[in-house]
Amino acid sequence: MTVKAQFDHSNCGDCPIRHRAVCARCDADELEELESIKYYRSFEAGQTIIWSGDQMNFVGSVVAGIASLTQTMEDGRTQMVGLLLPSDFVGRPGRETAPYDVQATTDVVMCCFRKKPFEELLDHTPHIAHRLLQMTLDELDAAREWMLVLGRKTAREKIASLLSIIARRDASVSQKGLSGPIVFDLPLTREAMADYLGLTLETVSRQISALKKDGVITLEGKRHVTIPDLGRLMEEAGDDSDGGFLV
Amino acid sequence: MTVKAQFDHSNCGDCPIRHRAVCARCDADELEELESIKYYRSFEAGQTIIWSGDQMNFVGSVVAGIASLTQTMEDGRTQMVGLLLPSDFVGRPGRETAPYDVQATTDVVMCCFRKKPFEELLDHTPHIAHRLLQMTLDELDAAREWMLVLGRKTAREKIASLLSIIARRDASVSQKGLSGPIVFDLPLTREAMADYLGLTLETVSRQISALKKDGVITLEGKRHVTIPDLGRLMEEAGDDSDGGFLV
DNA sequence: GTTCCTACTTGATCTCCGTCAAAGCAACCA
DNA sequence: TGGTTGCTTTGACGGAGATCAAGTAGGAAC
Repeated sequence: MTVKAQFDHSNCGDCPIRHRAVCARCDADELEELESIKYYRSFEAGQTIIWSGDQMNFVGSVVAGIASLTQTMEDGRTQMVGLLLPSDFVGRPGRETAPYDVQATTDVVMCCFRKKPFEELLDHTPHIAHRLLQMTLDELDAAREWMLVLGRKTAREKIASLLSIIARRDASVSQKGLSGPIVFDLPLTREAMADYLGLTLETVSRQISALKKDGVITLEGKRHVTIPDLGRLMEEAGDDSDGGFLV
Repeated sequence: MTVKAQFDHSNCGDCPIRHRAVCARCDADELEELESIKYYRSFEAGQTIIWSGDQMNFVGSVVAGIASLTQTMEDGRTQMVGLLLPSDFVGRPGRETAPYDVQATTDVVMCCFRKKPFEELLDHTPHIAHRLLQMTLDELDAAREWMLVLGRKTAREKIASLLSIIARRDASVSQKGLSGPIVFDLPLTREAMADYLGLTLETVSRQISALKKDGVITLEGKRHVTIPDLGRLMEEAGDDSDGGFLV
């Protein structure tokens, strides 16, 4: 309690696990302990961070860049099952092996903790375990929300859904008010978008062209997107909810 | 430890939460505490147990019957996002409102705990929190596995996937060896299957007929299914993994 | 500059599944 | 016995999106 004051939280942002898993009700002793088992790793775009079935010897969170969770069938069909943006957590306390491939979609920096010590830390600091449960429930909600996209939405709605997720997620970092136009660079190739949406890259391309033609979005080059009216985009996505849990 | 011996665990099976969330490392005092906040509720097939957006004042688990989690879009398109079989947990410690509709697919009996006291129990019994995290991670894996089904599998593969989930889940209760034929009653209407699989009920019906014609399954009446060769069915599902996490 | 190379776009065609429609079948009631 | 109702099957047809196939654009290497 008095100890807390001694700890510098000013740059919690640069290591999101600290912020998301700990700072909510932090304690300097635990932070020191986390600090001692922490290390950083960098990955280049396209690199596989973890192979499905591998032994996991760390957990951690994305500090910069975008990573994806993907599943692949024997014949090569692949489905992305999660998009990891900065501050998202990776890893399964209590699990031995990774259930999916984790790939760096862009260049990625991860903040890692050795798994064993982290699990021990979990055992004697209930509020971190509690925080982890909340994060896992959020991910579960996002996954289920995405099941609706995959199962029932049209190609156009799927694209609009993905764009509005990225837009809102991006907007929440850069600006609080969502009134003005939103501008961002697409961090995904058309193929990656297709893998996330259960489409082919050709269909993705066609639908993006269609949304552009209809004035729902503006494109400069192939990646730089402007969304003049987020509400309009969300209508296109068939989204009645606030979509708060998505990604 | 000595106390444990005094507690009767012989019928843990009739209230799965006890078994799944507690008995793994149980303690009579906690069980007594759980007992005091426990009650049962019954629902008829078709009834909605919880409406999306409702205040949740309990958590619990399914004791008998099958319940489903569903999302509905404004225009009526619906997607099932979870199938709750006996022993599955319902509810979100730390969440105020329900994110999805929970519906009784068959007649359902639930074992409920008042939410507030249950959350307090969680706070001072870390191993229950731990168990709950594991269960949530399992659900997350199941949801992500299902995203592959929804996004990339053909109608025939989807049906085979669903049948093999039910078969394996059923078989794990009734028999340990999976060598012989598996027999069970489909607990879902064609429409419910369609909602789960992101198909129409007509397509479900057609694909079931096709699997029957091809000898992958046998049908007596409309619901009684025999699976002569589970391996064959899993091939049809395009399933290379053991699918251990599914539902 | 030229030559790659990768990412993307666009067109033509095909096909799986959705839509619309009708009919079968069992349970239940009168 | 016939009628109603809910679930299911089957058929005919059309369309959204997949597949196959060029072709464009931009960046890096030389």
